[in-house]
Formats: sequence, structure tokens, C-alpha cells
Amino acid sequence: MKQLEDILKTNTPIPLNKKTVLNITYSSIWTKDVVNAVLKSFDISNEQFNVLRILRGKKGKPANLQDIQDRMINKMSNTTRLVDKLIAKDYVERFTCKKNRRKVEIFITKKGLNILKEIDPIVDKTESEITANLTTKELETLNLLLTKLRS
Amino acid sequence: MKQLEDILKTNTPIPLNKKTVLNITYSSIWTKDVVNAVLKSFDISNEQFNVLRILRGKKGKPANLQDIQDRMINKMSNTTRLVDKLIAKDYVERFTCKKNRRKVEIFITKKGLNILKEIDPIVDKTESEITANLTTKELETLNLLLTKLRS
DNA sequence: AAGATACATTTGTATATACAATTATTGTAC
DNA sequence: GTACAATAATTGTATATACAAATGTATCTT
Repeated sequence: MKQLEDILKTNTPIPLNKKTVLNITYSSIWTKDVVNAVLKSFDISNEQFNVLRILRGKKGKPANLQDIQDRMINKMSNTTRLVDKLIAKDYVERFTCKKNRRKVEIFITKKGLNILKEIDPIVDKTESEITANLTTKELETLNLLLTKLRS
Repeated sequence: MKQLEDILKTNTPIPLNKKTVLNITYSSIWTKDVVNAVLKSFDISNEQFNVLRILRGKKGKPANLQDIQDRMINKMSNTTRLVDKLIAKDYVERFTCKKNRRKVEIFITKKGLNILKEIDPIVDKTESEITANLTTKELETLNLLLTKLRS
């Protein structure tokens, strides 16, 4: 098993606090790289894919920018431009909200739903592969520890 | 304890595979935000700080770009520009290697060492705080599980 | 020695992230 | 009703990330 010290090519052992933070960071980059490699052939970024899934979850109801940001795992100061790019691909539509003209209403299009249907099973499979080295019990422990860490 | 489902404001439970990937991503963003908030007052980014620490680790010996990239936890296609910014701050010097003029030799300056000495204890303290909710045994388990995940 | 290949870094372009400032609209206080 | 504050989104600027292409240098082959 490749220890963090090997990855970072350091000969001095890393204190447990620092090692944990680095290990989380490194694992996150690793998972992101694996998923990105899969999404790349669809010409869509991880973040754009995430927005599409959120919009589908609204089941026809409109989402404004704050709805999307609330559900984004990446803190986005910049959802506007992300939506711009999805509009350019015809995956999403944006209208100004008539009741409150400061707000916008964002919808996923049929084309957006179709591409999601294509990508979803592949990402699911990739996520299964990413976690394949751990048993269900170990995965539950890992989730518990990460949640406790942040609490 | 705030579950991932609460954070993402979804009412449907997330499958364990997907939940694990999301949990790692979210935890990584969380730790990065905490550390960045601390570094911000020093007008230095997480990545620039990381490069400085790597250079200090060379203890006077030169580092070329590949040395730095090998030790970077973030896969950097772009270490050149990161070093440019550190040079602009007088934290780092760059010379072309005389023995092999394709290579560069990068050194940390006294000013760079000084700022590191200032920042280090604060980051150490922050990392201790980040991991404060877990016992030593739990931290060891967490590191083990993450390492096993990637193996 | 000339041409091909490999190596080390830099540069270009597109996207994402972080924070501040701005614009437009709505709500509230007086 | 006007002034002021709050809200929602957009825009601007700087940095970081990802990948491809270009540049300059060294090495290898014959």
C-alpha cells in the first residue's frame, strides 16, 4: 500500500494531523481525476455535470442560482458563468422570474436530460470502481469518520 | 452530526459509493477553506505555500520544476507560473542550470524562509483544529482507509 | 556530422475558483 | 413618496487547473 510519504517523496514521517489533511486532499484529487477522465469524452466538466443533476432533481420546477449554489458541493461564487456554458450547449434554459425580476429561473432541457441519461450509468460505474477496494463496512466507517471530522 | 444529505439538501438517500466520493470531496474543500482563510492574511495561496515548503526541504540544494511537481499534492501542469509569482514576491530565485541548460534551479530566499517561519506554526495549529474531533485511533483508521481506497 | 528523438520548461487557451464591486430590483422606514 | 437598506444576479480581476503546442537543449543513431 502506497503511503503518503512515498507519494510526496519525503523521508521524514509526517505528523498525524498534517498527514490526515494531506491524505484527504490527495484522495479528493484522485477521485476527481478518475471521474473527470470519464466525463471528458462527453465534453462536459465535473461541475457542469453536477449542475445538470441538480436541475434534473427539481423535476420541472425552476431553480434559481441560489438553489443551485446551495446544492453545489463546490462553493461557487460563480454559478452564473457555469450556467452560461450550459446554455451555450443547449443543456439548460434561463428566464428572468416574473414574480421577482431579480431572480432567474433555470431549467434543464430535453437535450440536457438525454446527456445525463447517457452519462449517469458510466459515472455510477466509475464511482463503484473507485470504492471497490473497501468493504461496505469500511465505507460506512470512512463516511462516519469524515462526517465526525467536520462536525 | 450533519449528514451529507443535509448539506446537499436532498431527501433521497445517496448510495454508499457515491456518498463516499462526495464525502471525500466535501471534506477536502472544507479543509482547504479552513487553511486558506488562515493563509489569506499572509497574501499567499495554499499552493504557493506548498512550493515554499518543498524548497525549504531541499536545504540549500537547488530544485528543478520536476522536483517540485513530484512533491506537489496538486497535479500541476503549471508550476512555471506559480514560481513566477513567488519570484515576484522575492520568496524564490530561479537560475538556469549550468550543467544542463534545459533545467532550472530554484531556491528559496531568506525572505521566503522568514515568511515560512511565521506561517508554519499557524498552519500547524489550524491542522490540529481540523482534526480535533477525532481521536488518534480514529485518525489512524481514517488514514488507513483512505490509503487502502487508493491502492 | 546531420537528422531524429527525448527531455525540461514555457506559453497559449479554456475552464474553474475566490473575492470584490456593480447593477438592477424589491422592501422598509420615515 | 423618497431615501436607504436588502436581495439576486452579473461582471471584473487574480489565481489555479488541465491539456496541448511550442521552444530550446541534449542525446542518440547511423
